[in-house]
Amino acid sequence: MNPADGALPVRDDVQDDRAQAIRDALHNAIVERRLSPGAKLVETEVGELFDVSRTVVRASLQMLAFEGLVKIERNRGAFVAHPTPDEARQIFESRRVIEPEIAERAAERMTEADIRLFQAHLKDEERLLAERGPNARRAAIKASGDYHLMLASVAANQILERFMRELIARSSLVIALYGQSGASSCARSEHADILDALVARDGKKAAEVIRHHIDHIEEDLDYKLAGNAPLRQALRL
Amino acid sequence: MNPADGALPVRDDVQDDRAQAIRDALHNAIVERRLSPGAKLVETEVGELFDVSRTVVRASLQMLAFEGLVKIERNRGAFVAHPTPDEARQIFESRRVIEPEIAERAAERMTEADIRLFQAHLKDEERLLAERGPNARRAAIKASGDYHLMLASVAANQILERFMRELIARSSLVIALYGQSGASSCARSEHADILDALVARDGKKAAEVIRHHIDHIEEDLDYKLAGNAPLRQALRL
DNA sequence: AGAGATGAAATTGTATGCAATCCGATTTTC
DNA sequence: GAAAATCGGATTGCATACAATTTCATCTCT
Repeated sequence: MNPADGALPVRDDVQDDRAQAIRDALHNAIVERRLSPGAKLVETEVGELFDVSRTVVRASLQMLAFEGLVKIERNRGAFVAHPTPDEARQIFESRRVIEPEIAERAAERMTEADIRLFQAHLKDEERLLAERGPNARRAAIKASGDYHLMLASVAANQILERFMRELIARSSLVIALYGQSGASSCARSEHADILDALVARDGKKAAEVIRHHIDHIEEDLDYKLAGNAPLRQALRL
Repeated sequence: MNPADGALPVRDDVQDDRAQAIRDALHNAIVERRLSPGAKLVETEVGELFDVSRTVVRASLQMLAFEGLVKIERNRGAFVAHPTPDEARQIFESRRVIEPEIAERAAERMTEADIRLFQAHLKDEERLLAERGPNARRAAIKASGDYHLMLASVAANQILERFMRELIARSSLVIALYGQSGASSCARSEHADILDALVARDGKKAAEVIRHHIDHIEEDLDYKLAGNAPLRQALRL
């Protein structure tokens, strides 16, 4: 299993030590909303920050573009993705396809050790939600996503896990743009409900609960909020 | 919809004209089995072939690595992927998760025009299966995969469509490695059965048929065939 | 002869340079 | 005064140069 707190899980094997590291750092920054949708990522800036040449930065940005977290526009540069309402709908539709099945498989494979990890993680989530301040807020957002990734990791299918990693990260962007209540990612008790179903090894129930969970997250969105800044994007095209 | 025969569908938008082109060319070569699993892709060679510098080739190879069609080993280079039996199982499990749902959605959205495209495509598949010779064989393999991609394209979810594109391509690799009978990808009548269900707008049925179809494809595999060449790969590690 | 050491050729990883493109501000024109 | 044109700086796209690493063949020693 994937440590509940740790850095972003590595892709397949170690490939580009440094590019991977930068990718992970940017990935985290985006998921934790320290980088807002639409923000420009200048190659030289990132390069200086990590002390590597543009070549390496470029590789990282391309990776992020593949995950849909960054949009690269030719001759214009890389920007943190700014999902449209339509993309957002597709993201949640995809999650509704994949996550319930992941939950079913997780229910079959859940070990005692996994259960303890999930319980510990739930405690963390609770604690972070109780705290105040932007840092706790960020940590809570990340923890909420990580919960879903833990699920994927128990299901023991690395491909689906990677798909989920992409979908969760992009969901975070969508919520940042279109979430209304602060409570977006935080239907906390539902995470507990999911765990209950898993512990009971009731795959169908787990799938059902997760479907509702996804519904609830999406219900809290308002796609009419044009996202606080399609800025130049909107005016350009 | 995606033309039945055409080049690989573009990713999101036009990004790296040239890198994209090379990616597509290699992708097709792999899917059509003109490049075998394990084959090494030397950057300068590919570069000379397409008349671009290694920089561009590198970008293409990274894209392919993301799709799982190519494996990049640090300081050793890029190789056409050589899926293990375990990866193969994960690929088909993922397809069983995603494709039935895609079929259901496709059943809802299928237009008259789509139906005609599918019928035309089926005719093509039939014709190619009747022909002899390695080129017809290759075309048949590609056409079989394209059928599934057409389905994904009707379902109108670009994310799932991309996931499917990856899974189909990797399936082709798996079949090349572990397929026994030549008939692997060719349970032709099943493609027709799927279309029947779609035309009848019976989503559940379509999902069911496709599940069986995937089962049949996987049943024709023998993971004990260690794949005709883990070559250096096997001896190295 | 076979196991290991040695070195040259091939290949990849990364930095850098240059041309092309884009962006913003100022200037020009009506 | 507003629209258009112009220009300089900034930034990206791509090729290339160089260092690090691997690969493969030859040589050495037992």
